[in-house]
Amino acid sequence: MALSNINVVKSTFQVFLDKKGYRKTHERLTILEHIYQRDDHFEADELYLALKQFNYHVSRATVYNTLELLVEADLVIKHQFGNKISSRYEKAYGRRQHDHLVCVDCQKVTEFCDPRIQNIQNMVGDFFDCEILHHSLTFYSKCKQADCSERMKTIFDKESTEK
Amino acid sequence: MALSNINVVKSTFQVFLDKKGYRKTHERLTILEHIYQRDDHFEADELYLALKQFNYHVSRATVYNTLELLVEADLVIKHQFGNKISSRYEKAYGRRQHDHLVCVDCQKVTEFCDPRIQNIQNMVGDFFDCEILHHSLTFYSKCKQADCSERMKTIFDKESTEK
DNA sequence: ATTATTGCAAAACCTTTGCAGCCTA
DNA sequence: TAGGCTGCAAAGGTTTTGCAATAAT
Repeated sequence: MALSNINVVKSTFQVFLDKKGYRKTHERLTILEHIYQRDDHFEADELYLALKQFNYHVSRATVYNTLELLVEADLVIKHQFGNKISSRYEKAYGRRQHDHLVCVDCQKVTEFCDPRIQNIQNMVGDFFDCEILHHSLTFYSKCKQADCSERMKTIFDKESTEK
Repeated sequence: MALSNINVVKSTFQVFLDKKGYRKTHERLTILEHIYQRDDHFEADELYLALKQFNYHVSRATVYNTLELLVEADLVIKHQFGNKISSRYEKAYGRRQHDHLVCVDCQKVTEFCDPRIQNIQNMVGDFFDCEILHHSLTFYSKCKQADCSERMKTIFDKESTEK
């Protein structure tokens, strides 16, 4: 992501905070900056730990609070990819609409685009006479990576019980 | 649902249990019967409480365990409709493929069918050279019902703070 | 100076697990 | 009779909340 984008995003967030009467704290801006440096679909706790590794300590409460604000500001998208997978987040600004393919074993997330989903969304909204705010489309498959972690884990489990 | 369907479903489950070497307990069969008498998208705890109302006491552990078995047997589908909504379940046998429209306020679930989703699924599977096992498509909207519970709640909250 | 925000830990929430006793096979 | 299954309660993981201290306005 270009540096200029980070600045646009930061000022967007500041304007949002102003408009809502929320305060511009270091924690909030730093968390936003960090999120826009990553390119994955991360969990709240992963973000908390990553910040700690950068020697920037914030509490979990602040991480969760800030993520909620960023979702409200449309700068971050929150996903629920499955029953046993905790919530995932990704940056939203400057990214085109896309959906996700998730491996049921290792939970690897792949993005794809298909404009037909928008058509379906419009038709369903018309049919039920309601305005659809957003959608969630996820395909679940077994991924073919050699290092699919669940496959590794299965092998490991077998070995460890073969004592 | 026709009575004959219930019998088909019960024997399907029994065959499944046999094949897996699991036991046919009263609890499991009774839970299955109850699920096929409902037509909604229910939570595990709602099921637990409904059974209690019918004077059939089972523990939550058994409810969760049985739901998992029924999902494994393809007799029940498990959904995760949003971050703050706990898992929902619905019967699967004898039902055509469909997806869901969920109200972001009252969480009312409406079903819809669109064959184009299957086309998208096939194309994405081909593109990434993987077999897609299943999908989840959910549209989120504000429902227009007069009794949308969240709308009621908002009104109530206003009243209760206007003391 | 005010009061929103933070950090911490405790609580809440849904779901899973451990174990003694029960019931299916 | 053997051991899978149940009920109960306790533990688990993720997210939220209460409160005193801190910092933004």
